[in-house]
Amino acid sequence: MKNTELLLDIIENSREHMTADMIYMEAKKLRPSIAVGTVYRNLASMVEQNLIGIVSMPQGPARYDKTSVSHPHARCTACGKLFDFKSDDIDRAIRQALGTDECFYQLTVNCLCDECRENNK
Amino acid sequence: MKNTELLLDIIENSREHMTADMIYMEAKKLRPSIAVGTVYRNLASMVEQNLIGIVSMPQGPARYDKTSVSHPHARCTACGKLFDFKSDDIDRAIRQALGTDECFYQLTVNCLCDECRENNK
DNA sequence: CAGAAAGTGAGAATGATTCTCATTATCAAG
DNA sequence: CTTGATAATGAGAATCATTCTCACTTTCTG
Repeated sequence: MKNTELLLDIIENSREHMTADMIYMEAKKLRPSIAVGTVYRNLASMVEQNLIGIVSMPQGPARYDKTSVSHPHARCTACGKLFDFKSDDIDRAIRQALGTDECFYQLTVNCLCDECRENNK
Repeated sequence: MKNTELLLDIIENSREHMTADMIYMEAKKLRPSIAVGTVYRNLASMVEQNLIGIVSMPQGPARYDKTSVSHPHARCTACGKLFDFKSDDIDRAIRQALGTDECFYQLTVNCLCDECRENNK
């Protein structure tokens, strides 16, 4: 199994939006000799090929997404976790405003997640 | 004039979306003794106070925006420049999806800017 | 003025990511 | 199966943006 496949597998089978480092740690379990550089190199090329997506944020490292298809994310301002966020209205509005499907977008909404809202009370 | 005011002035009078470093360079012209740390410290607190906005992207440093009001940006995939991008439809869709104005969002659409599209032909 | 509190400059430290390069794996042709 | 060409890798150094530390200065408060 190639490194690319290994990494793709890890990303596709993950529940959360992993950072490069999390992916590296996971990969290391299965292939102890793998290097960080290799992870970044492969991730970058996979993003390039639209096999996966990348989401960057103000503080903290980038997160990798199992799909390269643009869709909104919600980021909890308290715990920093990233969630998928579905809205046909937003999708439609963006696609319409762009007039083309050739562009891709990154939308991150900052809110409190349910769990943190609960703890905040 | 305080440093905060100086920096705010630079940002408000700039045409483009400046990086911290660009702001620092500009500030240094007017106040040669100013340090990078001071620029970052003040920028961070201004963002905190919603005096300015910050836009982060995959490659490259964050950009600072003269308004803290959430609005879409378009980023040229060729030259990397950031442009304001107005769309009431998108604004409405996002605000509706959120159901509240308490959240803020960051939307960056990746496309070719007019100039680069021209050069690309 | 005195003492407390806040802000600053200089540069070290950190974190994320990219780069370099010698080594290793992969592949195609003889 | 060699051989040479090409691509991918591991290790770690290098880079870039940002944050932190801390001694020192400025500003505020009484």
